[in-house]
Amino acid sequence: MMDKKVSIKDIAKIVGVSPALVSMVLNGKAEQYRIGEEVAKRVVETAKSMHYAPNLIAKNLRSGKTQLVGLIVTDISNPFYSAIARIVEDRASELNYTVLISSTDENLKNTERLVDVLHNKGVEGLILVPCDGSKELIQGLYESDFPTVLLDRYFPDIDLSSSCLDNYKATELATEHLLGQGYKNIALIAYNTEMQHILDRISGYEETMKNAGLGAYTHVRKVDILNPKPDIWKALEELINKEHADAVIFLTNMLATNGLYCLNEMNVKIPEDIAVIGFNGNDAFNLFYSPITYVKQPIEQIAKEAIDTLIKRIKKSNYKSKLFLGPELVIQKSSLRDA
Amino acid sequence: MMDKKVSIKDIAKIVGVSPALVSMVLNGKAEQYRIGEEVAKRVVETAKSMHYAPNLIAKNLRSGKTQLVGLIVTDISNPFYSAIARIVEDRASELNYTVLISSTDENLKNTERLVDVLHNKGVEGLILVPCDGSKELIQGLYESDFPTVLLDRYFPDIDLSSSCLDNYKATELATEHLLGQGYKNIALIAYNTEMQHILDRISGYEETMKNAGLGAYTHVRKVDILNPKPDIWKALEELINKEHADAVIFLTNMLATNGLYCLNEMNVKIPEDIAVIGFNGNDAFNLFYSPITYVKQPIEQIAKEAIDTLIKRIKKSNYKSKLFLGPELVIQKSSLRDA
DNA sequence: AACACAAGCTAAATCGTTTTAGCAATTGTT
DNA sequence: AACAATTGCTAAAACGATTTAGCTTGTGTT
Repeated sequence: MMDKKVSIKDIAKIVGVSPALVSMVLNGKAEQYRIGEEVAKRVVETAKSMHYAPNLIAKNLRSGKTQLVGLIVTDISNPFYSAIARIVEDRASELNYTVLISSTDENLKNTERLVDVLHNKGVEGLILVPCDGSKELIQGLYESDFPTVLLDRYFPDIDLSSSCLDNYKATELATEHLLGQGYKNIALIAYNTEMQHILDRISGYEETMKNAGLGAYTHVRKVDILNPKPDIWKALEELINKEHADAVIFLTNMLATNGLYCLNEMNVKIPEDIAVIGFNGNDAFNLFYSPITYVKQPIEQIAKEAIDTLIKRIKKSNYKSKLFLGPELVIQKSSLRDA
Repeated sequence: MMDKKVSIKDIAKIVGVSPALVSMVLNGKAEQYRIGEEVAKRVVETAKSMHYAPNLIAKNLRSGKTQLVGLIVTDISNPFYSAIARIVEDRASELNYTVLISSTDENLKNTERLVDVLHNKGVEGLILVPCDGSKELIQGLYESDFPTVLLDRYFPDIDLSSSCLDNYKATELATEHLLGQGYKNIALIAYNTEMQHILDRISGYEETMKNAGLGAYTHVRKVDILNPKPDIWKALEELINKEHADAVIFLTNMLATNGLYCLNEMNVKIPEDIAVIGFNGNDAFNLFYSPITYVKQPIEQIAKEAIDTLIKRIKKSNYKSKLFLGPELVIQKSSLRDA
């Protein structure tokens, strides 16, 4: 099982043929190259008995193909991205590709470096969660025509394939649900960023509020992405005490989790004092004393479409696919009026 | 940035020297091979201006080294392992290695297949979380002398490097803490498995109980590893209603999380009705209405030692290191008598 | 009998590096 | 002046696979 040394030459020597013939047979091209049945059979058997396994490095060098793809996320230890990674990895494996995973920590320099590093390692394509400020880098990737699929986040004016949530719909769903429960003074906690998916989520909320004639009750607070807790604390305090908000939507899982820590420490009761909606369910939401309503992303679909799109693009240079997949609202006690 | 076509030959042609010379210079061996300073400088400059990046595939083929290592965990979407993966990945990157990650789902056949697949992809070593029943496979790995480091789990009679928690100490800490709080009828929820790390955790608890003269109050329940919830429910019901347990230790994060779901559904109050200790902290524990005391593993250290040990072993064939790293008890409300 | 053609194989180039052996020109030694 | 040693470079092999061109046989056709 563990030899790793037997090459095509060794087989050739033993069977008494040329390495070329062995290669042909082992690649199923015996007929095409009119190899005698007898000889072909002996080659196959010898290969098996010697536990031959092709040297993929050599294969790659010759073919120029590495069967490698890169997955660049912000942090693989973030459960959202590790769930994505798991699915991408499984699907890639089925398609005979290997995934190289890296984390950027939302940092542009890191992202640039990782794109270079992965490119250097010979990946044939990239699935990428672009960080704030990476537009030029992504534009460059687009112009270089390197197979790239954006995941979770996208740029509306860069014509690259992408696999994302329908972010507008997500907050629309959340806001409508809160309105339906009779909440009016609904606040939103967002990141302080130009990233389009966040802007879309904000729009979904703002438009829905406006359409309900509650434009005056719109409160959007933006907090620092790398160290959100202090900002969240301050925002919540103001929203609750000064603005008398009766509900709050957190735009990401990280924001919601930090928000719950704050609300607990502030001794604010959910949903009695304020209703809460989060993003991306997890055990913490479900086990909370008042289980948290959340927007559920179709993670499996997002991941699968990303890798499938990438592979199609690698194989067919003009393939493109821009997906905005539908969210679902998982309603729990944290957003119900008379729970 | 995105060219990928310029080779050592191209540089050689432009500078007007041989490819060999270019290789020597670019590998910092100019002095060693007595290359003229003038020429060397021109080579370096030309390489830079052409954005030369070495073809790693070719390099690997030539050197027989792939700079690849495998990381086989049970599930990369499990936060414990994704945290490990993040650290391994970062450290490996520093050491100029690339990590290939796979998930076994606690399944032996998968594990065997993945070991083969990764081996085939040319990894120079493996970090591996062995699943139940994998002893023969691991023994085979040991005998083949393939660089392997076991992570999180180990086999006492296989002389392989490993980086694990001090499991006995972990439950000893937990049990002593509960005893110190005056709890006597302490139960344990474990997996139904032969895996040594679980057996060690059970021993830590049993011995501590025995030493306290409470051998008679020892309750160990073993549940199915793949679908634990029904077993946990039944065990908890019995422990609480029939055995009048006043505390319960869950041996893993998955067990604790499932246990909390059960206790919530059963309307059992923590710690009033029963005290709880879990394994591996997370937001769900901290945000719980009564924050959960847990055994904290030194994840960073475990991961870092695993990859460092592997790389040392790859470079030095007789290197070996068996680590059992110290746990820490994070005490929260769920295990305090008079909270 | 002469030639075409198919069958069954091999030699050699190639992918991009690294490294060994060795060549030519210059300098140093006596 | 003859020879040795040093300097600065190149040619070629090697890693393990794939593929193209081409070489022998043998068979069939006329």
